[in-house]
This record gives sequence, structure tokens and C-alpha cells, in this order.
Amino acid sequence: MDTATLTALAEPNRLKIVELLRGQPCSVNEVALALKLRQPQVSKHLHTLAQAGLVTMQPVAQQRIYTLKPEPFLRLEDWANSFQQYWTQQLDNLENHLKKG
Amino acid sequence: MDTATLTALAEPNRLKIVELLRGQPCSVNEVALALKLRQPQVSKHLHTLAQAGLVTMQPVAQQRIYTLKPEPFLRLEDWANSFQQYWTQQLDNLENHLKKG
DNA sequence: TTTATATATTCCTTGACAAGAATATACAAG
DNA sequence: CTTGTATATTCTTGTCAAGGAATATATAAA
Repeated sequence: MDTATLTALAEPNRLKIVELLRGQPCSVNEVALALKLRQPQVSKHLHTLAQAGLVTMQPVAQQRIYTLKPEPFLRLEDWANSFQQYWTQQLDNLENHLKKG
Repeated sequence: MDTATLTALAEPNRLKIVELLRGQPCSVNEVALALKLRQPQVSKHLHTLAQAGLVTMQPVAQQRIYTLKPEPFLRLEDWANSFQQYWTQQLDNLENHLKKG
């Protein structure tokens, strides 16, 4: 797992932005209105998300529409899923311990 | 998703610690040796991870054994998996667009 | 061209946080 | 009880990132 993705998501307002964009792509102003944030901060957060590769932007007239990118989230999903192995292994250890003890 | 978990994981050394503990529970010194970190920093990072609820500690003589806790990782897994819905929906939108256009 | 709308950028201040060094605490062994 | 081992804590310092305010840029509309 890369920490760039995690760092980008760890900021509360950015996480909210991501969850909003999960609903549908949004312009900067739409995000600002929906989350009651100031426009410059939204622009900055979206820039950070773009740098981290979590969103893409396509201009439409004066607006900039931001859209979630799948890849980093799929990687996060894979990483989180890879823990399943550990939990089941730990569970086995516990069971063996109880049987022997 | 709670940002506490993400913040804890976003720090590179803590992420390494988590990935090490995913192999098996470790004492502070074992972590320090494995990752070539200084003992105080490891103690601090483990403390942070414990505060965030990502690990638990059980004392064994002078040693403190740190173990990964399942819950936050399961929640992260659920959250990441919940994006699947969005990707498939976006894919549908794209297909419809191509057919109509 | 001016004016309005949408977004980006810059500067500043402040708070959080990570590392290093030194020290304190806990427990065990002799 | 002293010594050694394992871990935690404190203090300091430097860096980085977020918000606020102001301003710059881009595109559309009149």
C-alpha cells in the first residue's frame, strides 16, 4: 500500500469530498456547497487529491468537473482484503491453543 | 470511514509496522530490529497505533507484545469494497453513453 | 471590451507531528 | 539490593500541511 493514497484520505474534508464524488462527479462549487467549505480550500483539496491520483478533472466551460479514479481504491481494497488471511490464521492459532491447553 | 484509522496508517513507518505485525505479533525490540528503527520511535508509533485502536498490547515479563486488532481493518475493507458499486455504475453510464451516442 | 462567473494560486499564520537525545520506569536475574 | 534488559516518556527542534484572506486566471455573457 502506498502512503500517498492514505495521506490524501486521512484529511477529514478530503475524505468527505471523496465520499461525495462517490455519488457522482462534481464541480468545485458543487463540492463547496454540499460540504459547506470555502471555494479556495476545495480547490486546494481537489488539487491534493489529483496529485495523489485519486481524482481526474475535465473542464466544462468555466467549470472543472472532478471524478473519482478507480485504481487507487482498487489497490486499497486489495490491501485491506489481504488481511483476511491473517485473521483466519490467528483464529486457527487460537483454536489449536484451546484444544492443546 | 474514520480518519483516525487512515491517519494512523498514513505514516510510512507505522504502515511498515502494521505490515510486520500482519505476519505475527511482535515485541517493541523485534519491530525496531526488523525495521531498523530506534526503540523510542517504535514505542511512540505503537502507542499511536494503540490509541487509534489498531493494535493491542499484552505484557510478557519486561516485554510488550503488540498484536493487530481486526476491527478497524475489517471496517476499512468494507469501506473500500463499497466503492465497487460506484465503479460498476460508472461503467454502466459509459456503456449507455456509447450506445446512445 | 467590460462584466460576471468559476476556479486557481499566493502569502501568511498556526498547529500537528515526527525524529533525536536524554531520561524515567518496569521487571528480571544475580 | 544492585545490575541489566525492555520499554515508555519528556523535551526540543524542524518540517509540513491546513485554513483564511486576498488576488490572479480563465471562460462565458452582455
